[in-house]
Amino acid sequence: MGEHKKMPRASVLRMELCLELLEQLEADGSVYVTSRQIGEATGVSADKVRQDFFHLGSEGKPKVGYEVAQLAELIRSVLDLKTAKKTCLVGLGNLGRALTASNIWSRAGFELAAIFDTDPSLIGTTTAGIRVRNVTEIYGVVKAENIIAGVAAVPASAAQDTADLMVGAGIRAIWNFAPVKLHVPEDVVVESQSLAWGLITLSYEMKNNIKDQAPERAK
Amino acid sequence: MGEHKKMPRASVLRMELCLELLEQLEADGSVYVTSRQIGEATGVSADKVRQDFFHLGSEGKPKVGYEVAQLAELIRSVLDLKTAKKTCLVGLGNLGRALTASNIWSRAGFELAAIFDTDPSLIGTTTAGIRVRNVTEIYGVVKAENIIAGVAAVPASAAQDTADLMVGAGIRAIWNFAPVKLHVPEDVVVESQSLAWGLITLSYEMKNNIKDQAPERAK
DNA sequence: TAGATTGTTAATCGATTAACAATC
DNA sequence: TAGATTGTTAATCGATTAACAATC
Repeated sequence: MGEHKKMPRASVLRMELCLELLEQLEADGSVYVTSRQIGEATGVSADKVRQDFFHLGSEGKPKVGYEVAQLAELIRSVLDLKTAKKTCLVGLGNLGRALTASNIWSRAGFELAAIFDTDPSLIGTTTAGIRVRNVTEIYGVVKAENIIAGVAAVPASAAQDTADLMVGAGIRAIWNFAPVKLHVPEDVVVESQSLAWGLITLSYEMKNNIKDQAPERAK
Repeated sequence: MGEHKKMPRASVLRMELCLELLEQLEADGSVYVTSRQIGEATGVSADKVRQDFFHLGSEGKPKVGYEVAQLAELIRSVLDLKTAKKTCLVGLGNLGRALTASNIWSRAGFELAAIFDTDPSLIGTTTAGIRVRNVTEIYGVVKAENIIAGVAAVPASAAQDTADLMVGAGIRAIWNFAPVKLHVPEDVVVESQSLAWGLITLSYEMKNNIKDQAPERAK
């Protein structure tokens, strides 16, 4: 048992994959799982799985493995998924609409509490049970509703302005989908995840994959 | 000048941010840009920028910087964005629809050539000028149209089956949005990018941000 | 020339991998 | 006990940071 200080970013990603698996196992009624089984299912070496759990403060039993429900709970706790976090979305384009319809929010403890846009034809309409407001109202709404996180699903050209509005309103965490670096005060957290990045990465990998065939030999 | 062998994953991400900036500068009519300017705009140290360009085989001029258009072209070439890549989408849910409406495809050299789903009410309809087909037709269509890449925008429970269908049809690269590890032959490239991951990462960062205030001192 | 910026090597840092003693 | 699996330390690897000579 060790108390974790700060997980590497890559480790957080692995924890998400792992949690997804654990929830499946929970649903299937499994009670224990070993690091090797987790590794095989998530495409990670068993060594790394144990190393990750070590940082988390693991609770496995030699020869038996980890208790599925307990481990899932530990991960949820470390990732802070159970703390309620009120959130607003700015930008109800195609991506924004997909996000509002998604079921990812509650699983991570987020609650979508407000939606903003600048398009007059959208303002006043209702999406996912939430009335779309003019982005100029963001300050008042964020304060009144105690919103602490914001999603920026706007074009790259509008991303920094949107971030400034959010920060001005007191938002402490921004999930940004524009492929730009946002400049914010250092006490504001930004998580950027542009869709284009995945596609471009795929392009690069496709080009390099052919060469990897001969030289590299997977064990 | 050095010939690059294989860029680290993080470097690919930086190159995308950089390319986005360079295209803005191109539009603004800038001719040269320095590593320091790029660093400031993309939130990366100038040292790292130069190190990245070194791996790419840079072509900057001391005291002047890098030629914007030339550098942009180099990055597009290294990321292979100019090679045409025919692509199919499986899963026309909210995310799938957002992807079809997106403008990211052509910029990275991808062409969306086919859409598949299993929902009878969707099959036969048209989205983004493409007729939605039953996923059972994937083999024939991929062969006939010479499709080499596939996007899996399906629920986690269907992701592996979808990947198997794609691989069976001869697809060599998969952009996966389900939060699961796909098991594919080693000559098939998978790029996974679940939306939930970003949100969960944000949750973790929010929790840890408060503690980081005092101890860490940004320069 | 003096100054600024690049190209490239070296040093540092952190993450991954390997190893193995402890445990059930 | 023997065997399997964990917890934890050590070794390796790769990426980041720092430094600085070369260049315009």
